Amino acid sequence: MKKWHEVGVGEVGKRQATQVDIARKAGVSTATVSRVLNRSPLVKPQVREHVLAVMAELKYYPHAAARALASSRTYTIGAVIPTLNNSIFAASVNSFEARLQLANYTLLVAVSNYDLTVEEVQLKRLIERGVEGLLLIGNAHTDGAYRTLEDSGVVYANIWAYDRKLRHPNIGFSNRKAASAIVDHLVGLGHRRIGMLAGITAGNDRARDRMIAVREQLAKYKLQLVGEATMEVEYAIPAGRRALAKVLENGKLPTALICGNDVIAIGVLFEAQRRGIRVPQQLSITGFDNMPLIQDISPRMTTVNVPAQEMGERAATAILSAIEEGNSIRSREIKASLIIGETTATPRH
Amino acid sequence: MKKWHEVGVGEVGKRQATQVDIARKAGVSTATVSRVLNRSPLVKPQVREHVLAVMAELKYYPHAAARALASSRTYTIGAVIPTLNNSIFAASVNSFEARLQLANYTLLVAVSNYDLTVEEVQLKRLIERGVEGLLLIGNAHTDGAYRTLEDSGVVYANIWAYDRKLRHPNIGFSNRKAASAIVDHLVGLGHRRIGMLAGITAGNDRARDRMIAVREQLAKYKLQLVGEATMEVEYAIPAGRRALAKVLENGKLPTALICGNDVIAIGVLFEAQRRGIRVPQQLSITGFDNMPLIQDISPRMTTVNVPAQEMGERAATAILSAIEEGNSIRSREIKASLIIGETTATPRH
DNA sequence: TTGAAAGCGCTAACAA
DNA sequence: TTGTTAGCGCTTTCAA
Repeated sequence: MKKWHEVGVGEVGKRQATQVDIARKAGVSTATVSRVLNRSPLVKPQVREHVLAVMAELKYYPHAAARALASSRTYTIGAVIPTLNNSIFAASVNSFEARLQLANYTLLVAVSNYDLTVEEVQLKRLIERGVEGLLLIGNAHTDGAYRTLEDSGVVYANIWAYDRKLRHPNIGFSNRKAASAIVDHLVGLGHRRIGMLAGITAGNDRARDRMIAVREQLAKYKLQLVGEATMEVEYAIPAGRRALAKVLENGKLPTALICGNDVIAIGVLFEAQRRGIRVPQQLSITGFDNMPLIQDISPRMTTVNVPAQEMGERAATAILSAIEEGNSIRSREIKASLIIGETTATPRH
Repeated sequence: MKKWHEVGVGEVGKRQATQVDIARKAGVSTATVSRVLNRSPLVKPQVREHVLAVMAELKYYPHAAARALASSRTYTIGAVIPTLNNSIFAASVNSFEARLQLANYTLLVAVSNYDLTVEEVQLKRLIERGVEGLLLIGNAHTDGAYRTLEDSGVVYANIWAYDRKLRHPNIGFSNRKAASAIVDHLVGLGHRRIGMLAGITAGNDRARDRMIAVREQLAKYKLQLVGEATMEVEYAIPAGRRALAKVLENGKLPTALICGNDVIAIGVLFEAQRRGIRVPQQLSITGFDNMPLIQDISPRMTTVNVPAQEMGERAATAILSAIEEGNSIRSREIKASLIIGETTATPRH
């Protein structure tokens, strides 16, 4: 066995005090020490005080791994998210963590970089770590991922998506409904020539759902997306700029461009302004997500308000309740409302 | 003891296979199973294959807690950050995690909400969890936090700060130098009446350093901040707007406003534009951080480019090397360069 | 109200 | 090259 003074990795070892040390010094058994640690009401107040004092004196830290092994509880929750950049999901993770913290749980974070295969690997890693619950983004995960989830019996919630047809626990909004609302709004204003600069749909069911819903909703009006003004675009301002340039190269500008998210939309807006294309008179633009990014720009962007923070909080609450009360996680739809700004208007022919 | 079928919390228990199960089924000892798991070269290839097959068949997952207990290695790194919102630190955490992932380490994240007392609590929690390394933001931490770090012997790195006078391992840039460079730039342009809209300095040494350095550097030119145009402001666009309004109420507009970060700066810029104050002719504005937010706005913001991603990567590399090779973490300065944009110019009196 | 003692699943020294 | 076995630090049953 390794020797204890190798424990502190790279550190000359001051061995951490254990319950045995506490017990010995306090003249009680380790069982009593454990009871004190776990706030058992069976311990006489006098004894408890004494044990606590010894713990403080010896700078005792409970050893989480040993605890987890003995109790098969880790008080750990995992999250696998596509990215922490762009602040798209960061707000959800932030509120998720805040809620866990209150309940004395710790968060393990893994980033998949929008790669579902990587996501599956991360998922397995987190489960090995003994997470008692998991937060995932969207409903699109590999079969292997869902199988692993199933096998492990770990409680999980998919946020940023809500699809009543799927049986996965969803705590989010319907990307489809929101995208449909955008179409209704534009068509209602009189738009007929509409293009879409969607996000990259590979491995991203939110982007895909937005795209599909736009197509379906347009079909209800006997319309379809203008092919030369429709493409998949990376979530970045310059990418949005380039996309507008490409649309112009491809042919006549449509009267409206639906963008996969606000970042793309703002790129399009900036490029339009640079080229002297009047928004919304000549071109209507819609974003998605209502990111901080667009909060104070002018003209005010028409977009969809996504309840990022609320999804994080509610997911945490649901997961904790599932763990502690044994409730199963019920899907819950959170409204994502259309915010009508100044980048959309009746087209002037 | 709890019964095994209670393990899957809220789940009817299919008990996870253990090494004993694998060993029995494969007709070997648990030591061999362990060796296979840990890629020991001592196992005969034939035997290894067989054991691996059995593991797959039984869907074996190593039990991380048991492993940690037996080997006193957790392969876990912690990070305590002020917030995940605003994407200020998110980029660093993102690249930090990516690097850890490659080395098969897992990241525990805790958010302190800019509260150093909360930070200390989080720190202790993470250490209990057995993290082998820690990522912190800035050099300002409670004495208790530093003492805990010391006692635990856990390797750590402070990013987003670089101060050669402090003995803490810093992987970051000098907020002071960068702030001084802003002053040099403005004074060089001919500004004499300069105000500062700093971030909230309580519990935030980066904000504090920027403020202090501005004052000190101005002093070198026998100048000082215009009192009525100097205040602490929350990191939010509307807060920046309100700050400019307040400066105007307080008295005469200075010729330049140094902002604590880009978010504040953009609020000031927008408000100036709304009020018809010409930037930079009537008012020069400087930001800080070079956030994605300002990448494509016009006029281009004068700001400081902060190597957020690089700090995350380098910190991960340093921490991993400290853990695995036993090197101590050496402080490292990463350049934060002044980006001169179009929001600063010679003042027109 | 307390203590004794049997594990939790794994690693690693030691023996073979 | 493999097996035996003694822990790692804690929780929890059972008995007192």
